[in-house]
Amino acid sequence: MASGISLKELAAELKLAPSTVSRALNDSYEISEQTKKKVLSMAEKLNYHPNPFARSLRENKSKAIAVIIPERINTFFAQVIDGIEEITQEHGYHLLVYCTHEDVEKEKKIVNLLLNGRADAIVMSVSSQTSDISHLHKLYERGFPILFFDRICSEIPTTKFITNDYQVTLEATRHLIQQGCKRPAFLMLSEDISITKERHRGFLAALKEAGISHNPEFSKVCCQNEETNIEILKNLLIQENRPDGILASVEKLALACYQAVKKTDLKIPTDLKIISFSNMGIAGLLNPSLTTISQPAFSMGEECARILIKKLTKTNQPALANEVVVIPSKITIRASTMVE
Amino acid sequence: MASGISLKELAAELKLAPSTVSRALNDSYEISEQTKKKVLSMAEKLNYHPNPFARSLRENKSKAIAVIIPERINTFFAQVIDGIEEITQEHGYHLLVYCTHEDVEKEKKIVNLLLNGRADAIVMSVSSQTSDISHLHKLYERGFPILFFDRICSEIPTTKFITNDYQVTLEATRHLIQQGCKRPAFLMLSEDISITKERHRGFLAALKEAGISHNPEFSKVCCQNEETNIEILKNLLIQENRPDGILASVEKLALACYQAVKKTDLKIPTDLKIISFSNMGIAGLLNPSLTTISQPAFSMGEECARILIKKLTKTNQPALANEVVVIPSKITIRASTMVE
DNA sequence: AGAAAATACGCAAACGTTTTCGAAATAATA
DNA sequence: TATTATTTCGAAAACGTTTGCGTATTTTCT
Repeated sequence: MASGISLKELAAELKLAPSTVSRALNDSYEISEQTKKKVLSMAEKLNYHPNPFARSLRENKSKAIAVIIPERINTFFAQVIDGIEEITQEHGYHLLVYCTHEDVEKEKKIVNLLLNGRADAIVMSVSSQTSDISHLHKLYERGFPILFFDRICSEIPTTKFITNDYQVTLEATRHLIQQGCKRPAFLMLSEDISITKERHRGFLAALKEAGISHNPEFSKVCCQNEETNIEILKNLLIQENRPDGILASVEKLALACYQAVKKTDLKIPTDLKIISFSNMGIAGLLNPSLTTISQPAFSMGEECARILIKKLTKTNQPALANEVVVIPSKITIRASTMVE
Repeated sequence: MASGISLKELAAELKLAPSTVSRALNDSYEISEQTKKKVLSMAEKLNYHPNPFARSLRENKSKAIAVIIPERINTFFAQVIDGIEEITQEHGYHLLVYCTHEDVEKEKKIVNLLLNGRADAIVMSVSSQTSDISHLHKLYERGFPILFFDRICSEIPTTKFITNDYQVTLEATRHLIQQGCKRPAFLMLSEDISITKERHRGFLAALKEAGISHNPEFSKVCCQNEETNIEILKNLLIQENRPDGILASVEKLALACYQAVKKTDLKIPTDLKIISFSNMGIAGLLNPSLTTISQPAFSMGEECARILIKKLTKTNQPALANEVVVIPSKITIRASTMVE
């Protein structure tokens, strides 16, 4: 219905064989310039558009890349996708975007759906619930190109993009300590995922370095529910020996923390300093403005896409290298960690 | 490579004809329960996944829906897509997501790419630059299902989802006036697009109602560049007879306004009250917290999807009705419009 | 028991491409 | 001029489904 004329009809109109027309449109050397021109102009005139599915069926390529993210309402992931699209679009690739909402079961369903070849590759950031990775292993075993970013899956030998999680968290925690924090806390969504581990490691290293003994209660695992998190954090903050600094390993938890603080008598940064991983453009407009660790999300997306495109377009390309590409984050100091 | 066994091979394994296997998998009445079970279990065992392109080619359906938005880093659009995905996923549809970055030329390219049938329908919000709508007309003429939301294109007779732009802006402006604003200003990205016109109309109506004569200079058209907008707004705010209230028709401009105010001696809300269309979850955390007009984005996406699914799955469905569905917005009053 | 109807399955075409192979027609070479 | 290359194109198969039609087998009815 929506699709117009077919190659055969175009060929009939030109009194040529479909094979000739196909070759002409694909600029084959076997076709004379003269007929190429004829074909091109007639194709233009009749508004011919090749059927992508016939082509996909024949070529066994979809010209589509699947992107799987844990949440859509998040500046970081949106920027990464913008970066991916920037590069892939130039090469005629389409983006299938899926959101897991941090749900492993949903992630599995999506991955299984993609097993049929609807996409040529997957770029993903795993859900915070993902500990069983059998679905990802299945992909890998079939030789399906996967590429991870941010929330990577270390067990799958492929290319991964992360930021310098350990190092930048170390520096961020040092900053907290430098600003006078004696009892910093670390907020995370899950203990299992890779970046959490690295960031936590950096956090603990800074404490050790400063000779601060860490209260395990201050390494807080939060959940998906905003309200619950606010409650958890409020309870954390109203206890006797409460934390005086917060390092949120994900943006969502820093915001929950702001909300929790509003329910107490505490003041940021006087009573509590906060620093968080976040790519929000408006961190500077928060009350008080939020000190952030921001990843170069857009270029991370671009880099992912470049590697993928190379793998997909060049022939006889080896499997994606088992390497971790580190792109450093940037700490932007704002009011939430100031000494008053 | 990635795709596994084919229907033919599965049939050979079962010593059945491909047609029988196909019918068994599609639960046809022509096949006995016994063989159906055999086929199902063998398909499971051999990990058979039907090739989506062969199916698409045969059925002339892609099982994909294209979503085109002007920007990804925007809570509203992200929520709408979440809503769309929620419904479409249940019905086995995939989402192709494209971002125009408010660029008409990009919008045209994307639309033209979709002319080949890669998607069964388009759900879109037009770019703020879109005044020439020939590319959209072409889609409509071919009978391609299009559905607009928020930034609709009135000239195309199809289903559109918007909020009560006129009414809610009228009320929002009344609120500004009630809070003491004598010289409110209206901020927009473009004069051409539908929602801007409606919102501006509501704004002007409220002024007229209150007997306030409007300075045309206070209906400010901004651009895409953040820095430029901040400059424009700063200049607007430092002049002698500056506005004392702002209604931003899009979130982006409210944020630019906050940035601009930081470069002046003005204080919100004392010297300047601000209300804005926005779906940011953290409007309450801004400094000061921002009074917002928020659209029910998620359910708007869901509604879009429901109508689309109905059109796509039921046979002999008429074209999408030429109607405008209005889903009311909600005003949440916060500190930025308070009287001190 | 014989005819009619219902059940269960196979054959082959079709969807719109690309590509292998082969075959004319023209050009170059001996 | 006869032979060989080169250029330019066509016929047909293939990708993996679905489906119209035909047919063999079984069931039902008179």
